[in-house]
Amino acid sequence: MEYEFKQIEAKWRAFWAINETFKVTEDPSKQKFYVLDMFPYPSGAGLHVGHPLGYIASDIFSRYKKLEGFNVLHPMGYDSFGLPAEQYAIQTGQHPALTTEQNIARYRDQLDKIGFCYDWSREVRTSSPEYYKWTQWIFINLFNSWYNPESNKAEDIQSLIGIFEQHGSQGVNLEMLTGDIEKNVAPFTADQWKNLDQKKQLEILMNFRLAYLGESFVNWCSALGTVLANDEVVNGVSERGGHPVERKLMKQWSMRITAYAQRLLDGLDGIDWSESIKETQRNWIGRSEGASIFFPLCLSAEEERGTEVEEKRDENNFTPLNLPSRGETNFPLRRGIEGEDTSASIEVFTTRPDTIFGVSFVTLAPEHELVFKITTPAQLDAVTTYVEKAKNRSERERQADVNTISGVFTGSYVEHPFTKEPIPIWIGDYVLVGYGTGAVMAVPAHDERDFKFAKHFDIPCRQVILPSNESHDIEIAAWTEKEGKLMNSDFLNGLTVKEAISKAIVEITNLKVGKGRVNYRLRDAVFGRQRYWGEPIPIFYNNDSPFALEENELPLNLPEVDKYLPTEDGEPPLARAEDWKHKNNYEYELSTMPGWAGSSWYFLRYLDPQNSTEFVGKDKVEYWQNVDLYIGGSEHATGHLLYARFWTKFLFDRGYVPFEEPFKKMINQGMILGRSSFVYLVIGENKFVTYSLKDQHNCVPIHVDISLVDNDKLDMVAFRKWRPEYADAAFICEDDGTYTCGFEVEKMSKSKYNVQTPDELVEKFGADTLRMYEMFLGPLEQTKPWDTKGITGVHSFLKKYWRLFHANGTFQVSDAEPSKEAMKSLHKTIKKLRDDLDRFSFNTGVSSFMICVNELSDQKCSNRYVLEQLTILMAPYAPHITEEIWEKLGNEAGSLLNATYPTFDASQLVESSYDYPVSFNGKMRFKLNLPMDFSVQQIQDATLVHHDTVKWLEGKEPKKCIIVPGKIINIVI
RNA sequence: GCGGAUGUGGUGAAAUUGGUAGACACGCCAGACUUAGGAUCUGGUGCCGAGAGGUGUGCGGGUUCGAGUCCCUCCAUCCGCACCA
Repeated sequence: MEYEFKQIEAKWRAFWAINETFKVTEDPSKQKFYVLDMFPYPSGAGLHVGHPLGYIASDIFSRYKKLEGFNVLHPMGYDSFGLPAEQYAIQTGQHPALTTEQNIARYRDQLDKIGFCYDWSREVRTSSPEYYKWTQWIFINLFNSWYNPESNKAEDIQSLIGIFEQHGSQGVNLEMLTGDIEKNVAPFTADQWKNLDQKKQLEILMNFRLAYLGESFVNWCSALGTVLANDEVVNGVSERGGHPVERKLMKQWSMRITAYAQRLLDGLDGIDWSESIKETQRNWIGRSEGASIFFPLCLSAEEERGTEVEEKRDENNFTPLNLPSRGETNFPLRRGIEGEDTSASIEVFTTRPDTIFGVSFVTLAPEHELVFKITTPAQLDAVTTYVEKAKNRSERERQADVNTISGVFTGSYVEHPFTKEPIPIWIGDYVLVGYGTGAVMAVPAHDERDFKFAKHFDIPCRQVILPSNESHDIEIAAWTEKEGKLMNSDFLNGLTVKEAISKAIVEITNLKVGKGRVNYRLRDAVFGRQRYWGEPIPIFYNNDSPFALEENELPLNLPEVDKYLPTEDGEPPLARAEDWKHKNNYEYELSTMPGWAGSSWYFLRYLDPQNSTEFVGKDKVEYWQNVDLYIGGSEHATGHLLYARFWTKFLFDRGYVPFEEPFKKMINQGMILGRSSFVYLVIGENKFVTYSLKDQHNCVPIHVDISLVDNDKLDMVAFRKWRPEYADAAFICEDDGTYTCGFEVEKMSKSKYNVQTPDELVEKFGADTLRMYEMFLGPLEQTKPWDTKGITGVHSFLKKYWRLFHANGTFQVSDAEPSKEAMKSLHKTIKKLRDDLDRFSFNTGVSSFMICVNELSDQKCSNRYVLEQLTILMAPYAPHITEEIWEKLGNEAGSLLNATYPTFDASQLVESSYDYPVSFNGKMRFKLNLPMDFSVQQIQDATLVHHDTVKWLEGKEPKKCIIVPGKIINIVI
């Protein structure tokens, strides 16, 4: 009886679907286990063999856990909002909902063919109103929350209002408003607060909300017509489409993820993720310790400033914040300085406060808000030209050109807080507006960039550290090591760098010119997108103030529009919606949420997907908790994975979920690369030369569809039919008349004709073969090339397994006592598989099955017990064939996953003798079979008298004998 | 520049605590069978060598009775960050 995989797989697919075999419910009597895959964005291209790699691994693990008696949650859904569907809609006019629906159907069909044990009754789609209702609900919660630095968690905005009403802006203690995440707020008393009108109050509250509308420099991509978050910009261009991106000052919805910077960093220590992802997140958060120091502006500079300068400032639109100058009464309270007037000063962040006496200039970023407030008339033209140039340079140009030193003097000075010396203020684009305060205190003697800048503009260097390396020449290069003794530094003289840093912070704080501070590279995440196909932001405007919708007004449905393009006035597509107004005719917010909104919490919705009154039921989340195993790509390190952690921490703070981290363990599957095939076209002719002769001709390699190539041999007839221009192609072949193709390993893509879809392989070999082969390819985490050739080996293995049950064409197994050697093969495999699965080594598991089946075939084993146990072991890898065998063995149809995973019995592997490898000086020379119960002395005696030992000793005396019983014998000569 | 990962036959890889390097497959070679199938089965296959044997896990050193595995130096490839003050 043949292994009819097509018929078997179709039968079980139907059975599982009809009987809802994989549906799970909460069961307090069982321990839960939550296995999650990163849900796909349903693109028009469908799945290729690389996509299901992680899904197969998680499916194997889910089935393994089920067999071990766990109640396993293993859901799947679609991240169905996103740019490609919208771009397609713009081109074709088709509604993105429609194409998304079609793509999902295709994905589902492809996924079903592979035999996953997903509980499809829990499917979620981020673009369905039932789902995004709750994404909007979470947004409103973020909008109605602030981060209390005192309690170190998110709280309802009402608690902040309460504080303002009782204590004013100073809060219950002086640290209240200095969480370093708010914008500057003018101080006010409790009485002043109460007398402010609502609009003003709301404006102030906006500086504290976790989802807020704020003005900041954002990544504007004009090609996509939208702003992008930092993680969506790669090397200065958009991640999607590779379009240029520029810095632009805009009013945007943002997420105050910076409030969680420290907790996001600390949380990494408690989760079992790959070191590389954790490092990437640590890098991205970019914590650095140092000090914030204020350099007061010299009065003379301010006095010189004329109206001309003010005009330039306005023209350039570089002063977004209403910054006051000295003399105005309502100046902002700059963070960190208690009650001091620090408004007319430049704040810098430095990690080296020890070098404070080495400061010889201060540099501002070209976009710094003070630039046009401090520039002297004499320098105005130069500064304007420089700032204009910097402004018009794209991020990419700026990044590509980091070695060119450029800058300009403003004409103004700040005062050194200790020496009171005037220090010139420069502008340089090596200072980034988005990091720290956008201003640095330049210490050329001890910082490389400052050194280069100073040398270029001939600014003096002032050495304040004696290098520990005496050969270092401070004239040639900056001494940047944190080693050496302080000099030329007043009260810091003689201290080590480490001591000086602490001491400097103490003195800076005493003098009230600054304080110790931790700075993060992490920026708040821009949340609004000027696009159509996303969740509408549930906000309306009354008197220009944004208000959140009430929960009972959700979902705010995505309205229909005539075109998916911006309006003529440059407003987002949602402005095209007719009669789309909140009650009282209030305008809705017109931007939509970014792609990562829906995916930041989808793992919670699976727990309770149909709940219409809560985003997830309390009892459900109490039972299922967070994800035990998450499998997905590492490309989401600074996007999805960071945002999901952020939202989870927020939901935890607000008491909605009982855990702070969404994903306890994560494995990142490696990319599967394609294996492209090439033919070699002789230039100027319609003639192709085979691989081995290509160097004898002037030819170019051309990608050829891999379906026309088998084992690197080209099907020349099919090739001629492939494209009309090749119909008359000629070939220069190998001696045997075949045409050999060259190959290269590259990413799979349509344009390279190297895409392998799972569908065709399921068709040819069956899903069980595909599943096992994808695992057999190598370690899950590793990047590896796809090579279809090897799949036949796995397919033969399954046939061989099938044959164990089918002697002489019929199904038959023996009920006799199993042989000792069969039991040995079985238990060896049980041990190996358990060990392999527990360390997620899926590839070695497949090899173990092959070894076991090879051995049992050699033994002509047809024992029911042994084969049934083997069948359970193989069930996670090859669910269809094992389910079929399970039924044939007389078990209830479809009950395989209710079986008990075999347990290892060490006594089955006990041997009476062992083949010792005998080594001389560590080199194995021969083997010697000795009883297991021999003592070390007996082993040594038996070894030394052996004739092979005598031969290898060549008459010399052994110096030493290392004997590890049951392992090895090593004779040292 | 900083950080992370990887490096083993013609190919994918295995070797889990330092203990027989190359399991298991693909490919290749030789053979058996024949309903000529992408079937099944047998044997061989790291490299050099006729053989005995030598040699071999990116390079070079070290620790050890013994190193793919531990330590140091260097090289290569991939990934992330990158004028981060």
